[in-house]
Amino acid sequence: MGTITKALNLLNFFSPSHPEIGLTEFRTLSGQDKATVHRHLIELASNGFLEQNPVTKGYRLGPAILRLAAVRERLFPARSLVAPLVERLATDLGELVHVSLREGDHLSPLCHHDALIHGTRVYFDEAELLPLHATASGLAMLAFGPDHLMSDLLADPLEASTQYTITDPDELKRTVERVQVEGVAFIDQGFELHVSSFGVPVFGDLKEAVGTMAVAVPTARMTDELKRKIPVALIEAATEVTEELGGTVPPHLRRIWLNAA
Amino acid sequence: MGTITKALNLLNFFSPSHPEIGLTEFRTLSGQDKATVHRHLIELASNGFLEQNPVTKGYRLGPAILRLAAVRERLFPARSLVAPLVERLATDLGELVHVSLREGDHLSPLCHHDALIHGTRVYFDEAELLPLHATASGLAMLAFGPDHLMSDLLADPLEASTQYTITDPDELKRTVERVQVEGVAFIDQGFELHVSSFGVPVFGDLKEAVGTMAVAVPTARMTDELKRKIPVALIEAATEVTEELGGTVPPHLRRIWLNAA
DNA sequence: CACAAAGGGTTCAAATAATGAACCAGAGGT
DNA sequence: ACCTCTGGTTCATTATTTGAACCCTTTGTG
Repeated sequence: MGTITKALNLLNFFSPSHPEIGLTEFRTLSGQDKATVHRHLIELASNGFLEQNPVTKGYRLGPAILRLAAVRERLFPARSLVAPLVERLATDLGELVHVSLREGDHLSPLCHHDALIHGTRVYFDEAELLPLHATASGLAMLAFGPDHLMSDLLADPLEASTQYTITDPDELKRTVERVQVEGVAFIDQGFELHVSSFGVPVFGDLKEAVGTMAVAVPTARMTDELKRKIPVALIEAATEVTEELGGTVPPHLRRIWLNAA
Repeated sequence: MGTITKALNLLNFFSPSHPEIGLTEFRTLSGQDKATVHRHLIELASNGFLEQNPVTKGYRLGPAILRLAAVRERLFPARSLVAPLVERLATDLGELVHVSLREGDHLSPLCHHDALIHGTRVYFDEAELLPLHATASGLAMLAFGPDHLMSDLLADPLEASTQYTITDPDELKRTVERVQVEGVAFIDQGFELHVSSFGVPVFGDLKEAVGTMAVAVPTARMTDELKRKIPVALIEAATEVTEELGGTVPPHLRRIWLNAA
């Protein structure tokens, strides 16, 4: 692992529930030497990717990230285009909807919305990267994203997030093949206990899926009616998202989706 | 300069007018060896900070930046809080207003708004870092930000953006001292020709200024009336911005501002 | 009040990882 | 068929990163 990766990984430890991190905590989180972490933090901070709270000495994400995000949004305004569609679908279904983009061999949440009309709801952390083999989004990406994802993923043993996570390579392959045929992925409690979800791919200017759209529902609330409604609604919404991103749904998937609707 | 800084600097070459950059172009922009640049690009991409267009082979900013920006906004929602205030002031004055945050020894635009009611207008690039000695924002930051900024800045010769840029250290010191007394910075064509601007500091949870708010006006349109109106309006708006950021204006500056209004 | 504990930060020899000149490969262009 | 411009790779050399040990300050405690 190169120096750059080590440093950038430090940024991944931040999350809404973990906004400020101190040197010692970084050391335990990253497992690297204190001096190493410190120099990385200093360098990230001097580039504006972090800033230090002079009172607590803790580090938090810096303004450079906002600046770059503004540039990225300007030339590829995914978030602002997609957010309204996510919100509408979440309101229609009354459940949590999220769109994520592929980031290497994970999925990175782009935006999400929860209707908040129920007492129980799915917790969704926008800072957390989603694994490909444990989430419905991930299966959709494996099924319709770049081919190398599956082989890269199987290079290491599959990590179990819950007791229901698919960890057998052959089972994963079979599941992904079924997703390719059905056009929609479904996973029951593969990533979080008591959460079931549907996922479909969304496409950018390439042939392969660039991201996914998914609905996550507390398993207790997943009725047969929802199981019928969600895939149909997802397919429709994902088609719109794909259009907003300036992409096209591949013809063979479009046929599958038409039959499903 | 460490490896991390070299890699992160590559990200700074992106701008709305320059959304995708190839290997060779990166080489000339950064002045580093092709192999070095390439390895850095690969590593940035594998962390999601860049993504490669498989058709053109060019690189563009990646989804990781959006994810981190979402986290940062969640716990320090500067942009979403400040944007409405910027928009209101821009509409009131009919001129371009921007808020920037300090990023090392530069200012990083956070958000801006232009009333767009005039034929001529100031061009403002959100991707461009603002120098401290050439902009009104920068003077405000030098005057009310951390003390070390001035000495760090004077370590190297001052670069001239235009023929009017202050490049003499003593003149800069005198100018900044005047800003500290008056509470508002003014610069005439110091950064861009035919653009004059006023700047004031905004404060976060620290004693020192964390950013600035500024109004930029085409010099030809800078009437005496505007020169009276802008500082008063800026002071009022910057006070609000400071409150939104959870900060407080230092007492001595508050007194100066009260007299000015 | 002394003292321990814990967090942030620094040092410098040792070792690892970054570097860059040279090289390869493919896509246009002439 | 040849040139050239692009992206990408190799490997010995070199310089940068590394980490155990150390220092400083704050905080809590007998």
